Amino acid sequence: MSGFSRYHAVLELFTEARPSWTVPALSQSLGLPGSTAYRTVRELVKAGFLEPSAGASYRLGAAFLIYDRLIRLTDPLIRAGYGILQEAVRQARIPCVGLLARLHHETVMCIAEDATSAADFRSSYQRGRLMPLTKGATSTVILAQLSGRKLGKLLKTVAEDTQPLGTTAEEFKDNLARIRKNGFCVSRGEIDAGLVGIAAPIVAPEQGIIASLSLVLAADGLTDAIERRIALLTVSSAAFVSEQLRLGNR
Amino acid sequence: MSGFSRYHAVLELFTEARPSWTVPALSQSLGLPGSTAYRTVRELVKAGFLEPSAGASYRLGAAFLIYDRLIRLTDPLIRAGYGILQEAVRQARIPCVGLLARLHHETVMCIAEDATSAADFRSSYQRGRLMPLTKGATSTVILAQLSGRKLGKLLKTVAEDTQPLGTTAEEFKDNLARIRKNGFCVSRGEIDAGLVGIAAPIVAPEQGIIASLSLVLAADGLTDAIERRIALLTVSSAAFVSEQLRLGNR
DNA sequence: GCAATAATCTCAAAATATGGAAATTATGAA
DNA sequence: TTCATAATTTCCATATTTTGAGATTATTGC
Repeated sequence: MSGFSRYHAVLELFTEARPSWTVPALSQSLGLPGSTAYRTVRELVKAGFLEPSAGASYRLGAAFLIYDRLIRLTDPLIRAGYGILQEAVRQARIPCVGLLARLHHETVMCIAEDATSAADFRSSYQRGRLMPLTKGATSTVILAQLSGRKLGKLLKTVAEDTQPLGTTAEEFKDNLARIRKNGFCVSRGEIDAGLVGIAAPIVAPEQGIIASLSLVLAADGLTDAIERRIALLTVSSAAFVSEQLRLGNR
Repeated sequence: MSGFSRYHAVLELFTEARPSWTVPALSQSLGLPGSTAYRTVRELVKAGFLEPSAGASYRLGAAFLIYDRLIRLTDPLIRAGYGILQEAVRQARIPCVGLLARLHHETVMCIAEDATSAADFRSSYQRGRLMPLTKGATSTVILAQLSGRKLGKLLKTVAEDTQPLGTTAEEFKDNLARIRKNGFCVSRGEIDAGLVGIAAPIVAPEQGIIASLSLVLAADGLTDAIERRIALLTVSSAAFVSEQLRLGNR
């Protein structure tokens, strides 16, 4: 273990289940000698990635809040899309959750969320949570935007078995082509039982952005008419975000 | 430059003014040879701290969103305090902004914010923004909780000139002692002109948490009666957060 | 397909990290 | 405050790792 991997390995120890570590515990867990562990932690503390907490334990540091804020302030998609997302959630006129998700390198990640105060359900997704690449309207509609080259490369890095979109490569590509033609995608209970996701693509090639705007609704009581209306709202909102991204680029 | 500092130096280039860098630009800016710069960036990309963006440029990566979410989910203060903060903002019954701030190692940082929808002003502070150590009720009330030892150490690392709390060390300590006795602190326009901050301390020694809950109001139209009411609300909300922290600790 | 640019690879020299043990500093209870 | 205990840093000879210039290979846009 050397280079950045040492530091990364230390940071990766901090999880939801164990958000606080002492240096001896960490050193044992990684098989590092004490002096090396202390040195590594000291460097991470100095940079704000870790910070001393109660007792002799350490937690993830303020640097993550600072960088997260920086991303919120500078990410073109968040800047262009968050207001429009909130507006869409309001215009839905039924309890719903809105999501902005994005192809980040090789994963789809939720980067913004909003909900009507009346929504008594939550999508599994929150800002900062990775989404499966081949499940749910939010991700699927993103996959459908990829050119053959990129799609192939992306799917190669992912487990092949999780593909509700088709058993053969042909069927898979046909399904994605149909979704691209439709301009939106609906998924029912693929991620959360009892919830329906309706997603439309956001694309700004000059900025390397491939993303989606989705509205998540309770399946219960959802009529075809409402679904159609929400699909239109999703598509037009997503298109508006794409448009704003292009304008902002000038 | 060696150890973590190389990686940190690369990450520090990414700012609000320049959130996107190419490897040649970055390599020139840091005076690194190309091969070293590419290697460093590659490692950061692999760990998710940077990611390729449009063209041949790189941006801050998804890792920051992931770690930020982890902090939101696990930080005892955010878990215990965010709901109470929202409640306090609602109970204020006048337009206001609520903040939760915390002594992070050697800085005070805003870690959560909420505002009434009617608030037509914003505090300068947002989650992830550092606050000056000796200005504003939010920070001052935190300083007032520190024991002599820690306070001295903390102030040694900070520029000495920014102390509206007193010219001599004696006066300074007296002021902090008075604030601690009062149980809250009010500042007028110290941070944002035309705004008044009212802050109360949150303390949970067993968890190493020294923090504050503040409500920020427009100075215009603020009567003594309202101010007194909001101070009581702030103090009781902060006390409740402290209580919840102690309970959660068991 | 081709040209231009981005990214990776190679390898010997040299700086830097490593880790065991000793010294120092912080912490918390009396 | 003062002391006992634990946490953290320092030391330093050794060896592993990084370093960087140039050559080579991918990518990308036209």
